[in-house]
Amino acid sequence: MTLTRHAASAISLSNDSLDSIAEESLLVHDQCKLILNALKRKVQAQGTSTDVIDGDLCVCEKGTHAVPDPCHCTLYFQKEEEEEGSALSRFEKLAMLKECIKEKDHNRGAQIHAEHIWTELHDQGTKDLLCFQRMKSEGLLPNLITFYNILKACIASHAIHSGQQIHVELAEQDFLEKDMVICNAILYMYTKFGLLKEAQDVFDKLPMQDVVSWNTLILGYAQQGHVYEALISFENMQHAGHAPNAITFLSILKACAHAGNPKKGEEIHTQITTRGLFEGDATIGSALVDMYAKCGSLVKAQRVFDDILEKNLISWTALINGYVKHGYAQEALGCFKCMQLAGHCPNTVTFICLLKACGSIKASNDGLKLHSQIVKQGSFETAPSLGTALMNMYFSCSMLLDAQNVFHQLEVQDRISWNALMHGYVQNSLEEYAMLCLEKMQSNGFPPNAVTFVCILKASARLGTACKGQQLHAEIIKYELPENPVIDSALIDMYMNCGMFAEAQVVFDKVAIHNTSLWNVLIAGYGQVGKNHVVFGLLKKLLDVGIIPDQSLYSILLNTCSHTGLLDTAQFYFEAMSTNGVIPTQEHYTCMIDLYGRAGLLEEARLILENMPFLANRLVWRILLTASYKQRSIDLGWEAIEHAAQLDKINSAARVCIRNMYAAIKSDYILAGEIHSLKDLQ
DNA sequence: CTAGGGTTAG
Repeated sequence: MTLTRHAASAISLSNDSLDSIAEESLLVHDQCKLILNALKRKVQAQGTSTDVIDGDLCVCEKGTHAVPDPCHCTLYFQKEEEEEGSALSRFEKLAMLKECIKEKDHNRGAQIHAEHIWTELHDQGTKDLLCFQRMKSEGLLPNLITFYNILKACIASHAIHSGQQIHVELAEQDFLEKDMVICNAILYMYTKFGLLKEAQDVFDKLPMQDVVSWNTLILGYAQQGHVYEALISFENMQHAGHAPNAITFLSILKACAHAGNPKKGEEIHTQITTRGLFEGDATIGSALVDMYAKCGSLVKAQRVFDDILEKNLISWTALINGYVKHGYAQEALGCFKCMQLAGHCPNTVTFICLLKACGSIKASNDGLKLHSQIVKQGSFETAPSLGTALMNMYFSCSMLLDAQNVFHQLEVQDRISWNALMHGYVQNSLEEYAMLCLEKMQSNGFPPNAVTFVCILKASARLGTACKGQQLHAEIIKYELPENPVIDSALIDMYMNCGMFAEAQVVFDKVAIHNTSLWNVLIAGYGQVGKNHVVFGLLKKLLDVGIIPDQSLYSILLNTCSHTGLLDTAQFYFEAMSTNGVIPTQEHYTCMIDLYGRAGLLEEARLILENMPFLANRLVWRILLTASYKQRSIDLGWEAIEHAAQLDKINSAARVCIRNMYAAIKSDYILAGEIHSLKDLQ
């Protein structure tokens, strides 16, 4: 808004006054600067033209993601000299944009904008697009090839409206009856726009379906994560008498990867092998690696990977990503070393996966090395997402200054990078910084989105400032974001943390469909403050509506029991878990050990520890140590100390804690008249 | 004509 005020006055101003506007306004951010510079060029070139400047200002003012990004307004100016031969002039486009703004037609506005950007990127295609319009205006009939090229242009520029118009034209002229290629191109276009309902409709109405049509449809479903539809279409394809080919399998593997369950994927793998479609091929092989990796079957992923005859960068990245996603960061980094030895150079995607690995295990040295490699390779400029990945890595390693530096050096600070900055602050318990960040982001012209709100609500929940939280709630309503269970659960969490149970309940009640995590966050809130009767009441309701408790609900229940020492109840739920096929995690076991320990049942606690399928970590031994100390159980205490000390070669803070414990126990030893050698632990 | 790996949230 500030920009509009300043720039509005720029209409009749000269070059010098534009300079002074820029200097005068502290709030002129980078994008505004770009526009002011563009205005300056305009002034230099041909004096002021209110028409053009006015048009661009409208664009700036509405600079949300739906309507053209102000940053790109400059393109209109830059393109001016080069664009003489075009059918649609810059002025016409601006007039169209103005029209869109007046009509509040965001879609059309975005489309014109997209087409314009696409013009920048796909020169040949642009000429097609413009030729097409000129041809029509001159009464020439476009042929199939023209239509095909124009559809490609629409896809590249995400021009949904134009694409639909072409579809109508093609149908009217009976082209769809004549040519499968154009039919499949239309189908492909709808899947690329994410309009799967329309795609299915087009598919159903095709005069006939060939293998390409089926593949296109299946891929469309697979890419958007509609696993069920993809699998059904795969079945139907075969019922219709079409043999799946390699491309079909690539698509269906993608769907299986989305499903997260390797069972179906294994079946597909068998089919691929039977048909002789793999045999060391890198493309199918990489898709198989990706599927197994995403489903958590890392051993199988590695096995398929080993069978690929000529591994390429994509095969390596798929494997690395699998390790990273399932918490094997060290393996991922090892894999990267092998990849480089094999002579492959990482690209943006590989870097993003690796940075995530470094962040997850706080491997700051590896992270720094990657950063310099990125700079050396010059990959930074070509991919803004690398900047976000770097920020995340630094924030995860608590290297705030480095993270901030990356942010400030970004060429384009978009909403994603602002969100990443905010998330980093929340991650590092700098809630106030996150709040400031929100203000700055907004004053820089980026309205918050769902991710922003989830993040900032978390900060607000931690601060426990009810007033701020309610203000945020009002703002969320104001922005009319689409319904989002993640926001709802963040809101409930925030209200619960502020002790505003009624407000939390109101949010909960307003949601039409309650998913498991919404129930969980509500129940967890009551559990935290020890309102056990509410917790178990809600649990009953949840079971009544047919929700099946998941791992996190069980840990909420066990924690609730743990807070209030309800050992029997906890025991009941702990056993219920396995009966209901929910696998206990380390957290569940830890909770049980804590409960037994605090009840003074050291033998039972120890039994759980010995039988759990994990190696006991520091936390568990420390819990046991505390319990042993309280019970004055010297033998178990010793065992706990020794184990804890062994595990504590890295963290000095924990070591101090253990020493204190040891000192406490030691006095008991002396009292008991026992003398032990404690040298190892000193 | 359809093709393999990825950026911000619970």
